[in-house]
Amino acid sequence: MVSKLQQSIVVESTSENGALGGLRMTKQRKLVYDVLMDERDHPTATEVYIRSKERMSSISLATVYNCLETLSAAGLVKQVNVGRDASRYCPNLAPHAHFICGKCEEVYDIGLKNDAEMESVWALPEGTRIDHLEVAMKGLCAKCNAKQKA
Amino acid sequence: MVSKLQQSIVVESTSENGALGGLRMTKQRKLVYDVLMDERDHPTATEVYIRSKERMSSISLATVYNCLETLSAAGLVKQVNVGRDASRYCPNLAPHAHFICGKCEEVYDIGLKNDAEMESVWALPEGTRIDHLEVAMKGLCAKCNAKQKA
DNA sequence: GTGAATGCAAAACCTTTGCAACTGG
DNA sequence: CCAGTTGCAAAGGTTTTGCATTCAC
Repeated sequence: MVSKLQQSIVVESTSENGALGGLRMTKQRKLVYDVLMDERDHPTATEVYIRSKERMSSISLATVYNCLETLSAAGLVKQVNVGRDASRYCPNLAPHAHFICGKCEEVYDIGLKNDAEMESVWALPEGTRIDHLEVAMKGLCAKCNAKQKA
Repeated sequence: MVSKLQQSIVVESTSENGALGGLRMTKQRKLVYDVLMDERDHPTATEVYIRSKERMSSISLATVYNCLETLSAAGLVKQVNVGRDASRYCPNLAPHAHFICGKCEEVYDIGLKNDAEMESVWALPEGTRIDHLEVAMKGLCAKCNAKQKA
């Protein structure tokens, strides 16, 4: 069976982004990627490290950081920053925002409304080039908000 | 002459947020706030510390952090986070995004298009309560982009 | 007067780095 | 084979904390 990571590389390397051609497939890199794909939540580097360590006890935290950086640069993973907290990592490549609940700490992916565009509400100066756009929201998720009111 | 900070407190304390009534006006707090209002750029805590030290050599970095935190909590100042870089601080209270140029490192405030709303493009689950929404963009500013092309 | 804020130094925290050993293509 | 990657430990930068002293109200 072809691993998800190999699939992704094939998919990606046929797109305009050729940066993945040079990605060397080490055990650690594949493991870190698989850890992210398996749960599809938003773990921090340390959490990825803990989960990885269960499957490969020799892996080091520095390597996890390394792999996450490489995967981000290759566009296979997104780095998520909400405030000053430790970065989280997310394998959802579709354009989306992140919402973190201030009570249960859960991170949610928030999609765009139909045909909406992320940058459409902003009055950007003519000639500006946007490479990254990150949207982070904080508040109470529907569940915690309902409990709060009750 | 009434200081800008005192003015702001008066303005703010008449709004629904009564949190400012209890703000004790220390020399350091006022200084940190004035430093932010004077330049209206987006300094980091360390930069605020350096500028503050010029006017009050005894002020400590911990106190600057303290004041920035207090002023943020009181809603007089916004904390700006772009990626993993050190937080920056901004006295612009209008809803806006931040754009940082990857080349010149300048931070720009980006306003909303006429009548646009920040959260209008996002498909938020029913019942979610948003307390903070932060939009951070990175790329090339018009100036650096033009130079790049040339 | 008194609770809150300051200043200092030390700690905490997340992340990066230097370098010798190893490994995937 | 060998450039690129790993693992380890140590360093880096930002932010927070503990505590005695000082200050604003």
